[in-house]
Amino acid sequence: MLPVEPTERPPGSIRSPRTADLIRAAFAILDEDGREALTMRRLAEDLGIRAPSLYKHVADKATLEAALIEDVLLDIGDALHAALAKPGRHGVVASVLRAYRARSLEHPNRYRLATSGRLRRDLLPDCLEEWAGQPFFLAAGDPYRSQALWSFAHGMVILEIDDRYPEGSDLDRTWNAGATAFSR
Amino acid sequence: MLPVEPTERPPGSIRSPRTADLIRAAFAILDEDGREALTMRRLAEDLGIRAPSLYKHVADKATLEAALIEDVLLDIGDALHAALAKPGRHGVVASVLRAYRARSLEHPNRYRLATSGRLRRDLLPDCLEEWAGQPFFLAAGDPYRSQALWSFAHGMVILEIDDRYPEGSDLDRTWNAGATAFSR
DNA sequence: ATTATCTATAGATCTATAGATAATGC
DNA sequence: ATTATCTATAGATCTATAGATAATGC
Repeated sequence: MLPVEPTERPPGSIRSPRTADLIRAAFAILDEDGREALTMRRLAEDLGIRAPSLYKHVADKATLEAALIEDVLLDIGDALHAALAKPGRHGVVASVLRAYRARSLEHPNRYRLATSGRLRRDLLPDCLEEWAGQPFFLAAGDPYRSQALWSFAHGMVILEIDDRYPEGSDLDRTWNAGATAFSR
Repeated sequence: MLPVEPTERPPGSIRSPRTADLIRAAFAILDEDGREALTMRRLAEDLGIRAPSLYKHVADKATLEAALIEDVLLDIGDALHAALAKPGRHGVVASVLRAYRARSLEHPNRYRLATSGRLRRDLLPDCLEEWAGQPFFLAAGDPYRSQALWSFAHGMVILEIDDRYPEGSDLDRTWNAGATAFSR
């Protein structure tokens, strides 16, 4: 996610209906049982077919995962762009942060898949990351504050997903503290 | 890492010399080839013994990983406490951030192991996370700004390690933007 | 005696390819 | 004809336990 110059929303990849089925089933596994549970065998099983049959629809596992990541980034990007377009009374930074938090935590395992570890950029549409991260740039004003803001938001979300905050933390207030720091 | 009330540095766990060998070898694998490369088989191979022999020194793999994580958190905590004790002319927030960044990036794979995914707290010394994160609290002034600051720092480090920033990013400036936001 | 290591083995998984067969669309 | 699926199979890995043997320290 680099928010440098205005970018168009990349069109979603075109997929056959059957491939769309695979991706739906893969999201279901991911959402319920996490990234490690998403194996080609398990996916085939859930679809009621044999694992080798999957390879007629999808080149390999990395390609399948890239398709999932593409959908996740488009989804989060849409939420961020919407939040940017209609900020509430707390300002555009707070609005974008709120949208990021809400959309990311809606599907924690999708977020983790899309944002943790190395990314196979060669399997993703061009400019997808840039487009998705752009609202941070438009909210923060300059590229450095923008990256810092995004880093803060990512840190908050991933630490919450990974259950790293101590018990009894009041994360609403922590988000506000960050929004305040970056708002002035 | 919750920085609420003053905590003592937990003493490092006591280990037999042979167990210390295992841990050293495990760090070597981790540093060179990453988390997935750290298997009991590979560890045994590097030590010139058979895999089952490891289980006479270490209960299981989770316990071994917890020992590594313990060492990493103690190491980072030491760096942060030292930075807090002698801040430079840019203030205590900048000093703690600088130390966090430097120490974390020294061993990226150790950082990832210690901070990504779920944590087996039952295998870690009490208060270790609290103690390690305390400098953020002392630097930031209140618990919310403290957690926000830590989240920012973690986001910066993990995104850099995972190579998520766009090419040509000037991360020094991004760190400064964050330090400035949280310094006032 | 005690510690370290060994062999043998249980019990689970993975991804992916090759080539054959069944089902559907023109 | 074309698409979807199947069987058979290659080729790799994992963690961990049980019980036997070799090496070291008193």
